[in-house]
Amino acid sequence: MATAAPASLAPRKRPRQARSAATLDAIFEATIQVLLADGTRALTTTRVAERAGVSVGTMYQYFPHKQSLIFALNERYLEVLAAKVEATCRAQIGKPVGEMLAALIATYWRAKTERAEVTRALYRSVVEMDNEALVEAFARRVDAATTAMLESAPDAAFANLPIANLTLVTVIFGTIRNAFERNLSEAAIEALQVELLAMCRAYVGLAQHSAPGQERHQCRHSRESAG
Amino acid sequence: MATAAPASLAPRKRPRQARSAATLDAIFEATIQVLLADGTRALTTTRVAERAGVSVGTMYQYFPHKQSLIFALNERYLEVLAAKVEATCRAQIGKPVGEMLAALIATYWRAKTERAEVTRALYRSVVEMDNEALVEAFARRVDAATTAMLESAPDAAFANLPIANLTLVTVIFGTIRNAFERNLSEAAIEALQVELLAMCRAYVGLAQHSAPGQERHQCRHSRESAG
DNA sequence: TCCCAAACTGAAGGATGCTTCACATATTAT
DNA sequence: ATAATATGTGAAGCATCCTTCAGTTTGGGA
Repeated sequence: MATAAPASLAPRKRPRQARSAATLDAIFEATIQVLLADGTRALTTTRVAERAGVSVGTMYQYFPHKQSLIFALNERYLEVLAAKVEATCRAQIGKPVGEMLAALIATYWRAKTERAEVTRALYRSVVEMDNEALVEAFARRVDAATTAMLESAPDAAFANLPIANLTLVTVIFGTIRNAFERNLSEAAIEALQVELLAMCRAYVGLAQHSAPGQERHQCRHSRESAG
Repeated sequence: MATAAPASLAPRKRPRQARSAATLDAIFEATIQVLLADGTRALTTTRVAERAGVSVGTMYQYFPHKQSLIFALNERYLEVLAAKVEATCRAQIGKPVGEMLAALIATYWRAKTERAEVTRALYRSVVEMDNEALVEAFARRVDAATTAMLESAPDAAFANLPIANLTLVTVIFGTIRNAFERNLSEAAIEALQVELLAMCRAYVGLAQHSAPGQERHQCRHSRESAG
């Protein structure tokens, strides 16, 4: 992400040899592992270092303190996520609005599903630092991308694009997050994804194929978007 | 909440004199205050006790450990929230589905707004313990209440009520949570609430008054629900 | 009034965690 | 081969924090 981290949170140095790049990856991965296995409370520098197979001192060569590590981890994750959303939106420019919505939902949903545990781990890690700026930057990127996409739709009339955009983004992201924080069955998750799309379609004025909760056909476009 | 806390998290004793009841309240309030003012990392037993005007020892007469305190706090909050949702649902039995949705959204939104800082504080506190069981119990209560409400609607045909219900609850709660975690302007929040209702209405097959993002009239029912 | 139980106190014990730094090892360039 | 730089080590210092408990104060019934 272009977001320069505030000085206090910035990493200490970047790897110059292949060796240290691997170390850094190991540290990030270990952080996620510890978070997953033992939760936030057990996320100690010692444990992370141990799991990464390095000494604590090594960690402190890259990060001035624990918060900095967590910050970098979240930054990394949001960067990837934002890039995915942007790619999807770019690919959907000029398409019918129904396809746009299907693609956006599919992309975000898949990103959360691919490594659902990682997503949860990161949500938990957030408490260890002030991520407001990070989230804000992410939101702005997504906002710009979806706005550009939606306003290119040939078949939709948005009386107030900024509001409609804010609504769609908030609903889609909020719903998906909520879905993953509850322990829903695979079937429920699947159904929810379909229904969410139906809801968004109805919102932008596309007629529904059937009554709410009805069996629906998975839109073929929903697998098209970029990864 | 009827949810008996697991033995390890249960409080140590209940107050018998008026004095100790006041102390307990002070402890809860102080916990929220500290959470708000200094964040999760500063939530120490010493600080809470200090803010509550009692000694640490007093806290430990009521709670076997810190987690137990946080647990009780969340339990309290979710109990109130669940009760509000249940009251609203009960009051809407037999009403048109559009009114139901408006009332549900209004109730939940207001509950989050009333003491928005408290809501945020509690979201942050969650990391300190395993709240899965608590959230699960809350979800089940809400689920039962909304299901009963929706199936009594005279003007809606739900092909699959459980799915439609899950969708509506997940979307509404997820959206509201998401809206409050971002720093949105007062105006944006207001607009979002209106749009969310429009979206839910569209989902259940009610025609929209206008195009997405259009200026809408606040439904008069949205202020009716129980508190 | 007297007494017992409830409520409260807060210094101290014990544990854990973050971070540093003097030193060791590995890699690259000359 | 040697110097210079990059990378890695881990015991120890320092700071907190959680929790206990022996003793004090308060409230209410007999």
